[in-house]
Amino acid sequence: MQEPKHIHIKKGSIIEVAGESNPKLYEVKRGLLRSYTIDEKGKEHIFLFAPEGWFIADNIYDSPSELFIDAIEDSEVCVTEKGALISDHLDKFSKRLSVLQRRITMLMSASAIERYDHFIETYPEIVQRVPQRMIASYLGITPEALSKVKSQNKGNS
Amino acid sequence: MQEPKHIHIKKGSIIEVAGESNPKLYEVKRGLLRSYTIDEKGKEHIFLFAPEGWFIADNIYDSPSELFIDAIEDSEVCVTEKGALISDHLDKFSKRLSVLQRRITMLMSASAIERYDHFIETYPEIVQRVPQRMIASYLGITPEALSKVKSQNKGNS
DNA sequence: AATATTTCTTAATCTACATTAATGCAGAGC
DNA sequence: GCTCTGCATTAATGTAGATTAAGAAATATT
Repeated sequence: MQEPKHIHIKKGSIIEVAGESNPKLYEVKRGLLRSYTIDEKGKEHIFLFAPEGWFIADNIYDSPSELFIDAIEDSEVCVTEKGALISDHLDKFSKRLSVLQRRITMLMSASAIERYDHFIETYPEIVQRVPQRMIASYLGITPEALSKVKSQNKGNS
Repeated sequence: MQEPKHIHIKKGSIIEVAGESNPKLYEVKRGLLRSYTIDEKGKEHIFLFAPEGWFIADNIYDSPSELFIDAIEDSEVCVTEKGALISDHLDKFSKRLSVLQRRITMLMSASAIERYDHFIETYPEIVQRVPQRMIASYLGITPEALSKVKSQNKGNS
């Protein structure tokens, strides 16, 4: 089996661009990556944050990728070609499916406030590491709405 | 390797209940299943439809399931214990991740009308087989809103 | 066939969040 | 030090879709 490559990624650099087709899987050893789409109106929607221990990949099956991936912080990652996936990854895939599943149920049933609280639970360690506008983008709301949510939340806690 | 079991499921029967923990994977050979959550307000949210050729499973990793699964039509399915998953399933998992990924980007960036159009593209063969209120539930809107969307769409087509 | 039950549609009102715009603030470069 | 630029906050107005309610259509039950 081929050894996976370790690479260093500088903050801000883009490592995958939507529309291209060289699917890879990145396991984050240190730092913070994100994947996101840009819709027809030019608006960014963050799909996933990947801090230490997470992996990130575009999973559009057998077709041009849909996601951009870039680094929010300087990062060390381990790269695997999608073709070289092994059953070892089944477990991780399974875990990933869980995360996406809950994300969808959140988007369908929860208000902005509930989604924010859930975000804090899911990603307690990165709340301080990520700009507000990116959190808003992940939650599917505007930065303005997030601002309001947070000021309301202060009252409760 | 153990042979997967074929079973018959009657329309309306529930084969998995949220909160229990006997994770299985069902490959639909004939018929139509769905998975769904019920939120604290008692509202149903359909997570996935699985017609012929699809598979359906609750993927909450290593914890009680979050989804209900039942049959919309009489169905024939092939059941695999989650523990017996093989690398053969990697491909399917990968495909599933794609579907969920696009679902999320839809929920975040698209209006009710756009989501409905996307639904028709994704599931052209089941639009007639599923009650309106279930389609609404899948789209994350109310049946009333779906009714409006459809009457607006008629004008365009 | 007649009745009851559930589903679908239409319309009026309400609300969460988007949009727009203005203001304040912090870091980057001069 | 100051100015520029991008981000966060606040407030006003707008809007998509929720809620509520009522009637029509379809399905099931006797």
